[in-house]
Amino acid sequence: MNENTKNAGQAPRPTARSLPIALLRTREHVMEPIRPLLAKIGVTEQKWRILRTVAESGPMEQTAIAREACLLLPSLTRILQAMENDGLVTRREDDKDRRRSIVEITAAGRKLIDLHQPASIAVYDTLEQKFGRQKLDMLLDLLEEVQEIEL
Amino acid sequence: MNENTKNAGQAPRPTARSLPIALLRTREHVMEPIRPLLAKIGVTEQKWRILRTVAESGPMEQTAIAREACLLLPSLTRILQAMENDGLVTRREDDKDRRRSIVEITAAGRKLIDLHQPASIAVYDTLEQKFGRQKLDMLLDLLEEVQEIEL
DNA sequence: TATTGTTATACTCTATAACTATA
DNA sequence: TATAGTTATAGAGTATAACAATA
Repeated sequence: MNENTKNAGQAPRPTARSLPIALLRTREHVMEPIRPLLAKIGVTEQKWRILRTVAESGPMEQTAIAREACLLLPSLTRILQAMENDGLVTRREDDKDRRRSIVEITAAGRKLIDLHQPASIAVYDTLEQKFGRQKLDMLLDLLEEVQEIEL
Repeated sequence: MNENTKNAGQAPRPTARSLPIALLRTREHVMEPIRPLLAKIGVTEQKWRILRTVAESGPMEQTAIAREACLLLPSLTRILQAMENDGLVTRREDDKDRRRSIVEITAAGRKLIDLHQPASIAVYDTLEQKFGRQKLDMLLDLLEEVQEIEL
């Protein structure tokens, strides 16, 4: 029995056991209470990820932001232009390699993160309380580990 | 020390430990090898989730599909119209409640799922091999459990 | 020649509201 | 009155290719 015959006509996994679908459903579930709060401070999910990424890593180039924030470069270009207009980030040419542009968060950008912190913490606290800190840590560990696997 | 002062100025979690971001990054990582294969058989991710959902549950109404496939009803309406045109699903009025429309997968729709099965199984096998079946099951268990938590 | 980022384009999805039909 | 689904519309993101500037 070779690899092909082994799997021939095999039924698909239940959607709850499909990793991509399970990841999406879980994400939607967690985002549900967060989304209206992001809307209230006037940032999209994409902008939020960019803010968090740049706040965490300090000045960084766009290719790196795109990777960390899960965005394509053309999308990022447009979004960063808007964020620069709104004064949330700055962009400057890299001195050593002038193809690169270095993006940095501004004080206003950091303030936006601070503004959203209580809401973010509230959801996290509820999760710790109802799910357990240990299981939450384990889940985050497993997620990080999957990201390291070459598929 | 009240709730506000307790969390005031607290630093955000690292993005790798932010559950929404971790879920998205992991999903993107897993989808990377799958996406071109879906493109090859001509379905978007959304159409794919609809197909899987309807194949799994049998004839079902759109509100239920929207919930399971993580789509808004207006998006679903449009996508289902296209899928009906392509002969992947059928829609009919519910006899008992004529507001409802019942969606069912067609033979062509099932064929599309079969067509993609080997690719899907390949990714899953790699995951089992490099990550471990036990950990994969644990991850899926944890994901399901988080979806049950009221946030 | 390869890489970084931008622009252009067509398509798709999101989000909200207003609407129709039915219950 | 409430619910299921549709339509309309504006905004945003996706995906690909073509392009400019720099390495």
